[in-house]
Amino acid sequence: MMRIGDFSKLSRVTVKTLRYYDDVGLLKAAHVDGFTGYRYYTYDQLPRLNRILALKDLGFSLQEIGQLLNDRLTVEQMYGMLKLRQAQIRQHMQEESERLARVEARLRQLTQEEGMSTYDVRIKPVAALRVAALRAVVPTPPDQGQLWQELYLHLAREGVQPDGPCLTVYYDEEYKERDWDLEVCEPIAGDLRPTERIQVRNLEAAEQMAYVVHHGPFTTIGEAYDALMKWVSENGYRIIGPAREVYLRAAEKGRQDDPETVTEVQFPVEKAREAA
Amino acid sequence: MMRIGDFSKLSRVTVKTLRYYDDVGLLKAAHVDGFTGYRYYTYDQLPRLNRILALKDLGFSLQEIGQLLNDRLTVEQMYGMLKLRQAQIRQHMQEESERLARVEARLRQLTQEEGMSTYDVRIKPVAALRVAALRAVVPTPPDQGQLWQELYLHLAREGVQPDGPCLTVYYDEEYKERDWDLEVCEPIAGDLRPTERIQVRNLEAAEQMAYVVHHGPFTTIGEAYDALMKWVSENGYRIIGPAREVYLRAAEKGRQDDPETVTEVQFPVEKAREAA
DNA sequence: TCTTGACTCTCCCGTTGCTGGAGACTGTAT
DNA sequence: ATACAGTCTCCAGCAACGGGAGAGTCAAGA
Repeated sequence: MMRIGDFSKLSRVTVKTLRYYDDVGLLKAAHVDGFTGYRYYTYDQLPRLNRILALKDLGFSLQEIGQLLNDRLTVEQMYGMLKLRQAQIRQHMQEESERLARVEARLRQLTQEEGMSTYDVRIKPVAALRVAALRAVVPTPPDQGQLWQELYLHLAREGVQPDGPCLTVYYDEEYKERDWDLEVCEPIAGDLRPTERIQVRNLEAAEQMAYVVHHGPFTTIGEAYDALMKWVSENGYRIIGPAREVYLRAAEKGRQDDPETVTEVQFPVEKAREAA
Repeated sequence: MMRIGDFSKLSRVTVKTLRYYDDVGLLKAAHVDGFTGYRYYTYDQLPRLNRILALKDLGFSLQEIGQLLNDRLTVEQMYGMLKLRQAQIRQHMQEESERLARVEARLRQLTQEEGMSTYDVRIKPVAALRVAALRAVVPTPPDQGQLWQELYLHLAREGVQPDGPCLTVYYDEEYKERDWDLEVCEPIAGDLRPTERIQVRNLEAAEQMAYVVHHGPFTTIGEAYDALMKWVSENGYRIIGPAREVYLRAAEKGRQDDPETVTEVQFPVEKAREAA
């Protein structure tokens, strides 16, 4: 029988921690004086405490440790918990590794460019999206204005409400001077009678969508693409689908130089086998 | 100008989070209605929010992000913070990797042995320790009793108080039947007049001391050694110094089979180049 | 015009694994 | 007797929000 301070010295665990473990029931004091409230511990309790510490080293939470210690677990259950923990750690290491890659890409960028880029690229998952879509080939991107007119005219005639910001999908894999293959899309909730050119379809979901927000006139949106493509290659990703432009805040009718437009440029990506 | 819910949809950041960022000053609403308290945001604020999210992806805390965004940082300071973050992530990955190795070692052990070992091995740093020490060669470990008598007699005569649990250092690298080279040590605070055989010296610190607590008679302490050595090899460590036995709870005078003794067996170790 | 329902506001609590501090006792040594 | 070290029980705080209560606000339909 010894007091908490002695047990603390013995185990090199702080008194505070011992009291906490007592409170949460992980390691109850062997005896508590009913009058003074003093906790008393025995040498017998050292193995249990050491087991707690060892399990903590494995990364288990105190709650999990409580289960591992108190419930009579079968070997299978024990095995399951360890396997789970193993998977969690692997997952965590994966994430950290990607984080590290991003930090290093920023460092390279910083040394190259003197100052931080004005664009911040991120990855997010994007769900499938039900849209009214019109795909066509137009001479240049600004010419898609006609397509939008056609699309919205039909929506209005059918009395279908837009349901979120509109977007354009760009299908060309390489940059072209003329004849862009693109599709203008407007999310809708309900149904819509299709026409020859306008149909309702589901835009594919993307697990990893690299994106960047461009705030300014369309005329400078190339910079956003540059930043995005650079980030993608620097961070060891690969583009696996057509680009999207989501018009978070639409420009005034057809104006290409409205400085108040906000556009999100997106590329579905996946991790390349081995980053450079 | 839009309300918080619209800005939330736009940015895919929860309303709660936006309010929190407002509270902590990371992203203040562009305007707050003095009467209703409603927050209003502008499209202009989207880039800042995206920068916050991007920096969060790099693993910075909100406080650090606040610095990165608000203070006018020089490129050097920015570089320094990124370098620091890089080092932290590397460190963290290292730790996770070791954790993973420990979990996997437990898994192997579990499949081999049907049930968890009764010994829990851990690693801790051990500080240097000032001790009164007597080193000698004795036929077998139990014969160290004479050395203890000699040591304590001298301490008593000099009026020096013990200052912590006593321990024995075992210098033999291989197991021996007879003639053990060992050193009995008692931590002391003050000074002590040395004798021909007894001296005061500093036990070396060890950055990584693998240890296990044995609770039971000395006669079975071999099991603790077995478990410890097995753990060390399974987890990819290497022994780099002599073993120590710390007598957390001393046995009754010379009794080898006192079931209430508590002994901590220690080996200084380091990570081997590449674990099996 | 009233009502409904969706939105927003400000608190406050809970999360994890403790650490630090205040204020009150208790135990031991001088 | 007194000092001082040890112990007790609260309570607050960390990080980054999420959940929920209770009250007020806004836009649209009856």
